[in-house]
Amino acid sequence: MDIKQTELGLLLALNALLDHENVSLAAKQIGITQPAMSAQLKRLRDLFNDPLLVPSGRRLVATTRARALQNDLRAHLQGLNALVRDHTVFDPASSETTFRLIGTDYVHAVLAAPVQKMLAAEAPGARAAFLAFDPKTLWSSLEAETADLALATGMSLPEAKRQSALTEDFQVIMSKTHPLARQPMTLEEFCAFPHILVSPEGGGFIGATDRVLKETGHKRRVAISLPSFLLAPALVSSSDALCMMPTRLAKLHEANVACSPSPFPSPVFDVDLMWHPRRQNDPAHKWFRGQVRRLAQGL
Amino acid sequence: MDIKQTELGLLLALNALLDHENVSLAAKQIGITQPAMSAQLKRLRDLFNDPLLVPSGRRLVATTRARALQNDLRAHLQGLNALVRDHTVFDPASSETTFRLIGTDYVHAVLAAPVQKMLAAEAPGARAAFLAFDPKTLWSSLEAETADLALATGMSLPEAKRQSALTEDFQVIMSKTHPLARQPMTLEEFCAFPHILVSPEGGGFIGATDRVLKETGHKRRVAISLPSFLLAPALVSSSDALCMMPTRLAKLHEANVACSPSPFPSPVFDVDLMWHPRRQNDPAHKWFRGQVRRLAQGL
DNA sequence: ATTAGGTATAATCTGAGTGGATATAAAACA
DNA sequence: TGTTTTATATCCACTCAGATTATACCTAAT
Repeated sequence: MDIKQTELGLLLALNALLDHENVSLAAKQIGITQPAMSAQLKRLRDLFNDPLLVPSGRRLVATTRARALQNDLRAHLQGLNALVRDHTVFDPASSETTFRLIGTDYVHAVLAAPVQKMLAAEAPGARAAFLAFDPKTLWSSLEAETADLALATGMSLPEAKRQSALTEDFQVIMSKTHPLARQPMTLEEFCAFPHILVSPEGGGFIGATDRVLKETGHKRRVAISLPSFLLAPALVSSSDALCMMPTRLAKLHEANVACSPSPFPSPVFDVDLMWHPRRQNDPAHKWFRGQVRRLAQGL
Repeated sequence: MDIKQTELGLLLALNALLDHENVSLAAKQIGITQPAMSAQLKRLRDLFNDPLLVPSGRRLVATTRARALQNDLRAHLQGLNALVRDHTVFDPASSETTFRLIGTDYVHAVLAAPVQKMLAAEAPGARAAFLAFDPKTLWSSLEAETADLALATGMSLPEAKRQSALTEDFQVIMSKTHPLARQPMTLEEFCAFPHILVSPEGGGFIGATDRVLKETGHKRRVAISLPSFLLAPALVSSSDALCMMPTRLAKLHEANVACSPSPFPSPVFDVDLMWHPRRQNDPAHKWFRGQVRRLAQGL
């Protein structure tokens, strides 16, 4: 074991450099200035006797030798990182961590406020960032630690740790002046009005509700497809359309829209907490996901 | 990955501290002074919020938490160490490495001079250290990298890399004035004189030669048992005793003792180079073991 | 040409290590 | 019981590697 302390530091820099192929960004990542990183790169080139990153136009691209280092390098650095994280006590009151949470707009809408309030009370120096949910990049975000936690439904991420957070069903929202606003509606009434459907993937006109209706021989007309639940209340208020909305989210808009129980057994969905197994023993992570779960279950 | 460069350096220090449970030795290992290491220990205690090493009398002993870190810590640091070693070019002419080679006195006797000469010519800044062979600690020495290479016979180290270096047989040495010194001796003459036997383990009076003799119905009298071949020439010179000595070693003493072929088919032994698989791709190690093998085969 | 996006160099500044010494504490010795 | 030995922690003045700020210098795109 003849590696020097300074060389270890250089390896951390190299890892950042390989991640970005960009000196300035790598510098920002590890919290030093660009010239300092440039100097570290020079020392790295000396150490390995290899340019490591060569200019190609105005980009830098990694050499073969540098690429060969990348995987092991990252693995061992992550290992050491996890080591200190897992054995460092976490004190919410003094923490300045940023917790990054991936979720759908539904999740953001129902959890952003409680999380914000919780942090203000328990960890005033910490911050939360809510990131958009994208099933294609979810795992890589957790893997690369650009996000700490995800709240999602029905995702199968075999490598992720998972914990159930809440179960949700739907209610019907409509304009406060809607003819059906006063008392519970019948299934026939429900089907008689135009509907707004929320399809996060965009452009869909058939949802869980339509599948349930079909089983009972009914049918509704979906007039508009929106990419987010957050757009529905405004639209509902200015038309006679109905919209099936997750109950907790509907309750948040009670001031602006009328809210009525589903005239048929509502579809339900489970929202799971998911995270990278690497974070399993990270005290800060343990604390945060515990808080989020508690908040979700208290909704 | 929010670990800082300075923290990585501290981990290297922690590793050394856990290895030695001694600030001064740990400091020496990583090449800083005792006050500097004491300061790093303080920073480590801060980082982990744990004393890590607590005084017990005048020793330091690791806390449970520190112990829990040790294995992963060492593994990842060794991984990073291997990473830079394996991708660093080795230039014999400018190297200041110390190569540590484990071998029996026989190995030392026949190889020390050639290795020394080779280094002087090819790697004048490098040094070689010859360490005593101890079958009980051989593997742990390679594992802990207190030695780089071993030359031994018939050791079975399942995890070690191995390469055959040379095959050796025996000749008979005796005083220059010995009655048998002039011409090849017969087996009967061989058995008529007292013998010196070398038993590295100490105190043995039966060796490979005795087993071979027994098969042909002969027998010799072992008058003295020595722990090292290096002691035999002096003893032989001042008596009429004979000694079976590895041929290459015998040749080294030709100026002082007479040397005669074995009057029966000599036992032979193979000497293998052995090293830790972790060093397999280390350029410096590759170079050195290649040189040693070349020297051994040229003997 | 000029600008935008990036890296490297130059001149200073700073923080951690050094050498050298001391305070302190426990163990070993007498 | 006191004295010596062994070891860690702390102090100081000094040095130096590596940080910073500011600037020069590339290259591609406009």
